[in-house]
Parts: sequence; structure tokens; C-alpha cells
Amino acid sequence: MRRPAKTSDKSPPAGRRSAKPRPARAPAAKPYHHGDLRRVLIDAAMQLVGEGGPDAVSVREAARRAGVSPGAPFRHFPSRDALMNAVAEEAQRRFGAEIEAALADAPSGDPLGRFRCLGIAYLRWAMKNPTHFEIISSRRFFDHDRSAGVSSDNAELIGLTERTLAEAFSAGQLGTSDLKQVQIAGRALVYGFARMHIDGHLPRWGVTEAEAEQMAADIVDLFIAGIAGRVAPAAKA
Amino acid sequence: MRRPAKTSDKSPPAGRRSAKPRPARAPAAKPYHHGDLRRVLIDAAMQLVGEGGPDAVSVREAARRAGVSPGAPFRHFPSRDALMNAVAEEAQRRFGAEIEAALADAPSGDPLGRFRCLGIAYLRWAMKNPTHFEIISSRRFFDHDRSAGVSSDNAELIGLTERTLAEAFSAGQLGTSDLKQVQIAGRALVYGFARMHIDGHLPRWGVTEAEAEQMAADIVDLFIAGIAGRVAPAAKA
DNA sequence: AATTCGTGTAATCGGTGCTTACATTCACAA
DNA sequence: TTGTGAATGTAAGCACCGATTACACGAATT
Repeated sequence: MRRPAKTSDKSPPAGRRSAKPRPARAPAAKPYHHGDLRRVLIDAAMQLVGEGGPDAVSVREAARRAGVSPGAPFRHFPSRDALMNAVAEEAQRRFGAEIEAALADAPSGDPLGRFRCLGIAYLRWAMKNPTHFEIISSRRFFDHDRSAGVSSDNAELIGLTERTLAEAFSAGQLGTSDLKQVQIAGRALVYGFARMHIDGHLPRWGVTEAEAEQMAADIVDLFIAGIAGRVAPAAKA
Repeated sequence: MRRPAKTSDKSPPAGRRSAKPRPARAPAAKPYHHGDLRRVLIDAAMQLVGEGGPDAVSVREAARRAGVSPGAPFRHFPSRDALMNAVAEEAQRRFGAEIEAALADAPSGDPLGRFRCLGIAYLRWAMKNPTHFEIISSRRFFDHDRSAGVSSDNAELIGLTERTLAEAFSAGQLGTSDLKQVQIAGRALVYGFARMHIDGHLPRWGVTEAEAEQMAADIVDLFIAGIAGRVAPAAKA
């Protein structure tokens, strides 16, 4: 197994089912026995992810924190992976919300500036929520193409960057016409930096934790500059 | 645990220790009982990594493939992580060898071309050996700064790119003077693309498996072009 | 009030990392 | 040649894990 020493599997018998806080004014959703075990399990798992990364999540520990027997979670999730999937969806939701919020503050007249803003927001969230970002990224826990509600969110984010980039091109802000290459390269840049941060590579490359955020902005700017002025329509010799 | 159903733990009793192929002409290293169990375990683990990724490696399965009892590996590796570490060192060794081999073929008069060559070789190896690359990348399995023999290899590779980039700058091939930013950005680019490939993101971004290698070269070229001609000494308006 | 079905419990299975006690076998020295 | 010690492997067992099954409870429907 992966988690070497944890608390005992046994909790005090708790006198059967005496003080289980049922949801008072029933929200007409799933207030059967526990209240909303599914939700509580996801929250517990999210917390575990935040504490020790994806590998620190075990169904049993989530059940333990929810005050429920080890088998109970399997009524709501057919497997551990399904639980992780739900956690990833939650993380993806928060991520998408923050990206769109950041973009809402960006000026609408400067597509390339908005593109830059997307990269900055992406990196800021990834560096502030490394473990959650890791879950979203690795397809081990999250089959982006399968989960209904959030895959559209994700696809929309991809479409958002595509549209923004296309606008920048139309506005003559781009020095190259191969938008797909720019799209992929930009994504690889921010994804790579985020993962370097998560995977602890930055110190080896001479970037301290304190410098990381500034460096993130710098490389985005460097990339933007690289794709912007290179063969600008009027500045060519 | 992670691996749901495997072969039975029991192998046929095998009549004690009858036909264990000791290494014939003893290589004066560690030919005690098994021959070179440490080596065999690493090979088995490497194979497991290649088959199902890092999570598919279990000490027991490695022992099984080595034809040895489940506890035997712990005579050579104090923990599973230590085994993974050895595997990662092996992978890092192969990786470094390929990179240096590729660089040996590059023209020595064109530093920026050599820098590009480094990126291409990096991506080619990563895409051809995704699981091994993953092990090298994630510090979960490989503490780069701790392992003696190979960390120098790794540090040397970092130094290699730094030197190459510095040469390119000295030769006037660079349009920016902040080499550290270029260094980090370049690393993030290739690392990010490699991980996108590994993590299965490329299809979602409209890049098929067949196009991946070409795209890898394209984005490296795009990056090189971006850092090269931007504020070239004589071409400024 | 009786039944049904969703939910949680208890017990259990096989897998895992890891430890301990014991057995074997090589290497070196008296 | 013969001990003897250290290196190496085996056997057994612990705690933990994911997952399944049979059973118990309880709210909702009839």
C-alpha cells in the first residue's frame, strides 16, 4: 500500500446511530441516512488531496473522516477512481471559474493582452493550488473527455484561448499565421512551468520559491513578445 | 492498494534451490545466492514501468519476476521508493546518454542550432519513452538532488543547455539578454509538451499521435524563432 | 400498515509495503 | 581444512488498502 501508518480502522462503536446530524430542513435532494455523504466524501477527498497530493487519498480515510464505515463510499462511487474523478471535476470547476473571472477583468480591446492574461491566470491558480492542479492535469484521475458537466467547461476553456488567439491574429497582433502551433506552444509553456513548479524542478534551475511567480509572468511575456513582433506587417525590412 | 488482480503469490515450490543460474565466471561483484538480484530487480521494475507506468511497479511483482521471495528485495532496497529511485537513475542514465549522443551530431559552429537540437532530442526521447520519462520527471520517484552518480549527470545536462545558450548569446544569435528567462521558458516548453503527450492532452488540443512528433519540432522552432530575431542588432527599425 | 428501495454496516478476500525470525551459503581467516 | 561471520534469501505475519457480499436499517410509496 501507499500510506504507511494511519489511525486505526476502528472507531468507537458510537452506540449505533444516535446523534447523526440529519439535515434539519431536508433539502429534498438525498437526505436519507447520512445527509449528503457523497458531498462530504468529495470534500474529505479534496482535503486529503490538499494535504498530501493525489496518492494520499484513500477511500477508507475519506470514509473515516465522514464518520462512516469503510464500505459506505462504494454506494456512491463504484471505485476509488470514480471518487478521484469527482474530486477532479470539483477542482476543474474552481479552476475554470477563476480563469473566467480573471479574463473578465482584462481589457476587451487587446486580444493579445487577453491571451497573456489567460496564461498569467492559469499559472497563478496552478501555483496556488498545486495538488488540485495535478489532479486536473493527470488523466490518471480525470478523464476529461468522459465526464459530462465539466468536460464542456474544459472544452470551453480551450475554445476560449483559440478564439482569443484568433482575434489577436485578426487584429494583426501576431507575427505568425500558424495559430495551432502558437496555441500548442503556449499551452505547453504554461503547463510545463506549472508542472515544473509542482514537481519541484524550479530550484534546480535556479528559481527560488519567492521568484517563481515573477518568473511565471516573465516567461509568458517572453513568449508573447516572441509571437508578436516577429514579422509584423509594417515593420518588415 | 492499486493493482487490483494479479497472479497468485505462490509459485511452485521449485524443489528448494536447484537450478539457480549462478553467474558462471564470478564477476567478483555480488554473486552470492541469486547472482545479481539487485540488477534483476531493477530490470524487472523497469519493465513494469514500461508496461503500466510507475504505479504498476510493486515490490512483490518485481520479486515474482525475479523468481524470489517477496521479502528478498528489501535486502537490496530499504523501501519501494528506493527501488523506484534506482529505476529512475537507470532511466536518467539512458536519457542523458541519448541527449549527449544527439548533441554530438550537431554542428559546433551554430550554438542556437545546437540549442534547438537539444530540445528536439529531449522531446524525441520523452515521447518514445513516456513512462520512463515520467519517472525521471516526478520527484515522487527520483530525488534528483540526492542520488550521487546521476545527479551530476542531470546537473551537467542543465549546465550544458546553459552553456549552449550563453554561446548563442555571445555569437549574437539571441534577441534578448535575459538568458535565465529564456532558459526557463525553453525548459518549460519542452517539459510541458512532453507531459502533455504523456498525460494524453494532445488529442484534446487537436494533435493526433501521428502529428505529435512534427508538432514537437514545430513548437521548438517557433520558440527558437521567437528568441532569435526579435531585436537583432541590425534589423531594428 | 406493509412493502420497497436507497443507504450504511459487518465481514471478508486478495493485494500491497514492510518487519522479524530463521535458514542458507559464500568469503575469509586461523 | 575447518570454523565463523556476514551477506543473502525464505517464511510468516502485521497493518493498510480497494473491492465485494450479505445483512440491517429507515424513509418513501402504496
